[in-house]
Amino acid sequence: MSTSSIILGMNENDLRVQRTRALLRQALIDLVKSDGYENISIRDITKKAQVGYKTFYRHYEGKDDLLQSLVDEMVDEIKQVLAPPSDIEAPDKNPLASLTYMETNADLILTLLNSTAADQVLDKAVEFALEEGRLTFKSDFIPDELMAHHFASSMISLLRWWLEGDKQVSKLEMALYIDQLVIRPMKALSGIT
Amino acid sequence: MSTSSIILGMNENDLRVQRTRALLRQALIDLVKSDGYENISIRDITKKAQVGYKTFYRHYEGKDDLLQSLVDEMVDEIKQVLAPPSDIEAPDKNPLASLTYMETNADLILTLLNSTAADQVLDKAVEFALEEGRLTFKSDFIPDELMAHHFASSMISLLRWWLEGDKQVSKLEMALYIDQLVIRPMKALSGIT
DNA sequence: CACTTAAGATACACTGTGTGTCATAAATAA
DNA sequence: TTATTTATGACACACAGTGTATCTTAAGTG
Repeated sequence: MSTSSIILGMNENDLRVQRTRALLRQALIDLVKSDGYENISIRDITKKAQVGYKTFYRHYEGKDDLLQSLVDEMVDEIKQVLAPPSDIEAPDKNPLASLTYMETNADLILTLLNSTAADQVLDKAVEFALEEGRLTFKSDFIPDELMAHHFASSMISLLRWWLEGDKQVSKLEMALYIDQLVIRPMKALSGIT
Repeated sequence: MSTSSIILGMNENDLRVQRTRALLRQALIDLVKSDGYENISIRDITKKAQVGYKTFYRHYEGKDDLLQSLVDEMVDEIKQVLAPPSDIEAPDKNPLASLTYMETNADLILTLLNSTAADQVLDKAVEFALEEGRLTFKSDFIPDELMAHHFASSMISLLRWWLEGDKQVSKLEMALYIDQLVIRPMKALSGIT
């Protein structure tokens, strides 16, 4: 499921390996929050992580690769939130439940959505929505792919707007807006009453 | 209206200045199409433009600044297309007319929407939609700002999806999809029959 | 405890940025 | 046209960051 292109040939179970990677990821998160992804150098990351410069390249191909591994990790985590066993809390059925998670992780979510990996996040979201039976919305006139794309990109766009707006809008209001602008219209197109 | 931060103190009317800037902009466009914005160096640009390296910095602060000046130029041009005197061809009234323009300029539009300036394009689009009396959609429950944001981001997102999809979908179909996914729902929210 | 191997330290070549300086060519203004 | 202004080109330079190579050391593994 994870597509991080970590350099092969290392014992993933070695404590030193796990520690180094954990330190590098945490350093990236901290630095991205404080300085922004674009303004960070690999030397900054290794310095913050207290790790040798060369060591970085023993694990990742470059800055983008490290970010990618982080994104994969988060996407997997978010999937767990959006598709719980009960399925009652899925974002198209109950936006509020999802928003609670997003709000508590606002920093990291925005970091992710504002980074160069944003496109990949959208792609993964579309892919996720298209998974077998997951797509609630189906229209006779509009291709499934477009339905999924519009749903995912609208949700992400509204989420960014909300999280960047300094929380002027409450979680409850936002859920209502999402329902009116996205969910209901798409339900209507799907013939769901 | 234009916010390009061109370095001051130069005679804008001097033919040499105009020629240099035109060459640099065209070089950026060409290189972005062939190699992608991220992979271009300033040396590449000046080489392509047949302009001295140092000369670049006499006009722009850096790569982003040059892109910005290009974006400003394009946004102004697109505004003319989207808001003609007749106003009958506005995208919320007749998506088809706008799509014709977008299709013929697909390369450049995609370049722009995939560049680092994409966020600013969205901001400008929202700002444009919010201009006095321009916003057709108004809801009693949803803030104007959010209506404009959702409209703009949805249009841009659908546009990207369309232009990146190798034209599998005809202009006519796309106009229909836009109408069903965005225009009609927002009209309904506005109480427009 | 012996062995393996990841990590640290350091040096290096390379690419790209941004600035300084000066002679020259080209545009402007008279 | 001619004289003057000034944008440009051609270097040269300091600097920052990348990615690799090599050797030693320290830590984790079995």
